[in-house]
Amino acid sequence: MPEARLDLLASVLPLAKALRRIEDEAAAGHDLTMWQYAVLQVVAAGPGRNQAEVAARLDYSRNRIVADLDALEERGLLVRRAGADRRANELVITDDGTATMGAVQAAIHRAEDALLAPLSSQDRKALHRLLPKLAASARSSRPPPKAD
Amino acid sequence: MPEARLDLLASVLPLAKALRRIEDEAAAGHDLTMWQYAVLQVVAAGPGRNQAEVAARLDYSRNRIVADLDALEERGLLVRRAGADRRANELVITDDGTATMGAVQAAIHRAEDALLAPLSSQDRKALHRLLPKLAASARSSRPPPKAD
DNA sequence: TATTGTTATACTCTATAACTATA
DNA sequence: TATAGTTATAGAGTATAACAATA
Repeated sequence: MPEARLDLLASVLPLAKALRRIEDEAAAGHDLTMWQYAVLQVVAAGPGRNQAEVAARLDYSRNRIVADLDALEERGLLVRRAGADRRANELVITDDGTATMGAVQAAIHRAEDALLAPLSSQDRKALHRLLPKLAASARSSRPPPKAD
Repeated sequence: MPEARLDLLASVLPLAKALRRIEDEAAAGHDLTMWQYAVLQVVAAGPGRNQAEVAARLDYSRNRIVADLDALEERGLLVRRAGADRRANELVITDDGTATMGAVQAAIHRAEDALLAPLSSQDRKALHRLLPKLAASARSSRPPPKAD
């Protein structure tokens, strides 16, 4: 008989938990939460986006991002800039923010490398190629976001 | 310069969410929660285990499993059997439980196949081989479980 | 009328503690 | 003294609703 097939979630959930812990600890090392670090990343990659856009890119909520932005702005890691549309805030990362974000990311990548250490170099390359592909498929299967 | 390296969580989190939704919906189709289905799976794979052992295998909690077992037992999908150690309950799945579990699992595998459809057959095989490996590494990096 | 940012509220999930009965 | 099961409580995380300002 065929070998029992494992639900993918049985593998992906422990993996997601481990990666979540890696990001939590790396961010906490710089007095950030995982979400605050994620916001810094998105703003660094595309300066000038407004709060709703950043939240949407993270599959986060435009409500909860407010407090995170308050904290980041107070620490001088990014700024809310007034733009043409005076309802929206253009988000821009500061030099301090870029430096902090880079330090957290470096710590994350080191921990990820340790997690992938048991795999062969080929397998690691395959994962770094396949996971983003799968994520794209997962995102396209996502239900339409609700009102908020 | 080297291509920007994506945090693994940026790929794994959307994937985990999609898989979680797949399991939630498949289980709900048989009036189960995802955790109730997971419990059925573990009990089916190893009959006679007690509640704490099953919870530990799922990285679940021995507290929350109680209500799930109440529901499963009331529906006749498994039974709590008395064993030698009269503190512990030996868990055994029933025929009905096996059938229900199999139906949910079949639905999950169909939905997983749809999610993996954009990938080549080779890539799919690579994933089914690599993800369990990675999960093992993730589990071994897990912090020691606390009191409860 | 719709959208952005914001705040407040409610709900779900999870973590922690404590009790009992057995060992 | 420690463990299995159970229950109750508190907390974190998330979802939903409503509002003012602007388009």
